[in-house]
Amino acid sequence: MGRSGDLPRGVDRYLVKDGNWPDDTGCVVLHVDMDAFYASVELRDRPELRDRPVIVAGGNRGVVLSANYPARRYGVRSAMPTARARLLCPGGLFIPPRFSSYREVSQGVMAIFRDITPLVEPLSLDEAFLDVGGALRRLRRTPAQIGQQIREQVFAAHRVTCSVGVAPTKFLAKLASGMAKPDGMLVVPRSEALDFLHPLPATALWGVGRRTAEQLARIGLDTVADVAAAPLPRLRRALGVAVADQLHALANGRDARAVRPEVREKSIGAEETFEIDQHDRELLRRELLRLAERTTATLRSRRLRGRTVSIKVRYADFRTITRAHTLLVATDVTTEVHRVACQLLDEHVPAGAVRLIGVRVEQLVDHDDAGEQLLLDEPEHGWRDAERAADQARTRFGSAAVRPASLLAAHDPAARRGPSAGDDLPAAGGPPATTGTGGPGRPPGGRRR
DNA sequence: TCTGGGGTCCTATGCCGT
DNA sequence: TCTGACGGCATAGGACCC
Repeated sequence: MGRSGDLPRGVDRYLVKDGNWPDDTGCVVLHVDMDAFYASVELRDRPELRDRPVIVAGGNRGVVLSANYPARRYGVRSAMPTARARLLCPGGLFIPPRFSSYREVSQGVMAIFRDITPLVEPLSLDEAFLDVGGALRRLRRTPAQIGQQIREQVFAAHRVTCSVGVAPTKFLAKLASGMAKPDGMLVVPRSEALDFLHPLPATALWGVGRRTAEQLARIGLDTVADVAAAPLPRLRRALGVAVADQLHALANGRDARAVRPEVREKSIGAEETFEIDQHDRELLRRELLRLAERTTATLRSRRLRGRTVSIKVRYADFRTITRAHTLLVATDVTTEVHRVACQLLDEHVPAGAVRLIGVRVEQLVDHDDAGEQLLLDEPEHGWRDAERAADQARTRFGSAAVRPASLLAAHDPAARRGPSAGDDLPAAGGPPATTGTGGPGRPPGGRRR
């Protein structure tokens, strides 16, 4: 979203300036967004770099995760390929991400929010919605005053700035915080929601990316006002019912979504892009083990299990396929997830140069609700107990403390080595049958387009 | 320009049981 | 017994978000 430097016309009257702001009555939703978060955390620890362009980015084939404002002046943006950022800003300082630091700061910031209201819905490490409706009387403050208080407390405690949107709905609050950046606050009065919204480009609507914007432009809809005024049947024909209905509602200022403090994950996974495209199936299977290990460790730490195991393969030409298989019983066991992942790879993924591979577990259930179906689940117990012990060891001694044997000689994802006995492990501990709910005669991934 | 890694949601389609 | 309609589930892929 835009910054205060290039705000849409007329919007600056909603910005908080010199301690003044528009009427914030009923604007109980706050969206707090950290400014250039990863880069800000890096600069906090190295303040001498503050005026230099600083870019937090992944490896050679990665993208920009965060860029400070001096770097943005060169046209560097997040999600831009690192290679392009280097061309645009050859003098920039490129730093690999340190997620543990960002997570630590994030936890501190979220704790500040939760001191103000229990209704905090984190969206990612660097942003959250707050519903301050219940806190107004207790704190004897208006929503905008609470927003100011948050900005001051976050900076005092963590030396990073954030921007705040104050509005009657989530969507408006999120738009507002984006326009308040950097280090600002913007209030959208309840009575002026449509005045604020309608002049904006249609891409300001939540859910309108490049493709949808193209579709909208094709039927002559360029602004939020255009979408709001469009006949719903026409919109539905162009975009499908669900998307059309949502955009139409948002464009007309309707957004009934509440701030939900506890949103349960629907899937958990891990994926990795190789430095060099890989053909070697043995190596791919080993990588699947590493990813299955990461995925199930997360599942176990959150006391979840999942029934559907899916793998994702992206070829060198960026064509991406996914293949999935549903188990009879939900699992959080590495060897089981790895066995299914390998089966999917072997039986449903054509050979080729592979750029990225991933593992994901879906249809999650709580550990306690997973149903200990003794007969089917029994063979897993040995593995699960061993993996829990390994989780504990990793918690105490670090992630490298305990590794599957087949990964010991293969820390580098692009490393090559001969076949390993470790790759046969999964079959030993898996459940007796691998039939999905689709039935025996129905191979997973049977459907192709 | 050459595209990460973590996710969510929606749609189309095939299969199965009724 | 065969067949078609239909709903529900599983799967694959696309678009989107941060």
